[in-house]
Amino acid sequence: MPRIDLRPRKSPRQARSADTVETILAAATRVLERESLDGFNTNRVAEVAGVSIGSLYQYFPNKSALIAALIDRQQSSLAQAIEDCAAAHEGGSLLDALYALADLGVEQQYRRPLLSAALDHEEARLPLEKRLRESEQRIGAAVMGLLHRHQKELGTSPKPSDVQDIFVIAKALIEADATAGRTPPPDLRDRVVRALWGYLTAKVPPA
Amino acid sequence: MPRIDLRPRKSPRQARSADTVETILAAATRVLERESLDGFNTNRVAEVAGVSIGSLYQYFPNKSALIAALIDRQQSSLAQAIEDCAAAHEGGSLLDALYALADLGVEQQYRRPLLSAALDHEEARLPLEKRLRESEQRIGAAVMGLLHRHQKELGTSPKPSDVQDIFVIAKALIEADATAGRTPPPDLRDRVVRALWGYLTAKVPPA
DNA sequence: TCATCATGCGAGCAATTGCTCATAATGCAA
DNA sequence: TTGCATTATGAGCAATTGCTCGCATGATGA
Repeated sequence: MPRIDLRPRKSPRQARSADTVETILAAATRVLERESLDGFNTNRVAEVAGVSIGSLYQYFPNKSALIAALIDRQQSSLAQAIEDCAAAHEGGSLLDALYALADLGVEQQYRRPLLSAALDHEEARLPLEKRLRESEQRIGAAVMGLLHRHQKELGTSPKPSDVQDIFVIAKALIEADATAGRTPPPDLRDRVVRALWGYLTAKVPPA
Repeated sequence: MPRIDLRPRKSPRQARSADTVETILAAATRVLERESLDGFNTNRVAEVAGVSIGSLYQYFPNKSALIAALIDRQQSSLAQAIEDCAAAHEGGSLLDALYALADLGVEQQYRRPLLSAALDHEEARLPLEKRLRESEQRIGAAVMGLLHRHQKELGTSPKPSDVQDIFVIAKALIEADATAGRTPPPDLRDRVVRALWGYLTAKVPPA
């Protein structure tokens, strides 16, 4: 199994090359968003960016590295949004926070459905970097903090698997709808919260 | 957008050709299971099957049709299993049925994790056939019947979106673990049931 | 036995695509 | 201005891969 180097090939030293990198990433986003993973090839990205293929390979050692950079950006931005959201509901009720998180997820996935789906898929396939794990850590910590603050309400102290699970549940519910239609159904938000709240407060009868 | 014909090119008329088709499908399963969607190409499948590439294309008009056939099989078998499971718990408690369904899903996804993941991915991408929709119908009907029989226990009459949602939730939770490790964590089953039970019985406080 | 149809074969075409490298253009510092 | 480092270019190579087509082989029924 060949290890794939995902690190950037070189760092831009002049302003114009920083622009080039920016242009390439924007083009990559556009291509992935419109044509999904089929039709996403480095030649096409370079063409859409209005940049030569050689320039692309000056900053990204291979195709995977380009995708990894996109994932990195998306994950960081999501982590930031979740942290902000958790902070904004610092004193409020757990339910309000869950609604806010659900809205956030819906907005994120519906903005660019194909992009989200494609990045999810690649994320599972690529050898992840530290930085990505870092975003996951941040998200986990933020949600864990939220649950911890409402321990009494929930009856038990939150486990790491709880955080993982509600993340997976929310993502799956939203993605299932997002790949089906252009705009979110009006009840999606409620169904997501119902799933999360249900999972967190479930009292499964003992056998 | 080019329509892809997924119908089989011809039906086997002699026993030996039925064998060939069988061999090809088995090989396709093996390849998909071991190498995921990368490394899954028609030449490789033919090679593993010990059959010429020409023979493959006598029965499957294109690569997508081959994958569609695999999806068809998998879905039919899942539908059958779920129907059997629902029938077996005809008179029992809802909780028992949920546990059984969770076990079924865990077993299915852990048997061939890469295959499951790959087929899921392709299923979203391909223009689905009637027969596939039919399997989905069967699954939906079986679960709907189950929920309907426990209406009192649940308090409300089940909606189609309930069926859809618990299916999505279970699948996502199991898949998340299945792509991570070789054997299911001991608590996976309980977490799945907790999610399903929680969703079905959730009482979200009103604003 | 022979004619006909079904099945099996695999070399290789055409298209795609990740990526290199020799070269040119541009910015910067002295 | 000069010289060096940085950045940009794009023709094209090498590898992959979906798929065709002309032909060989096997079965079947008369």
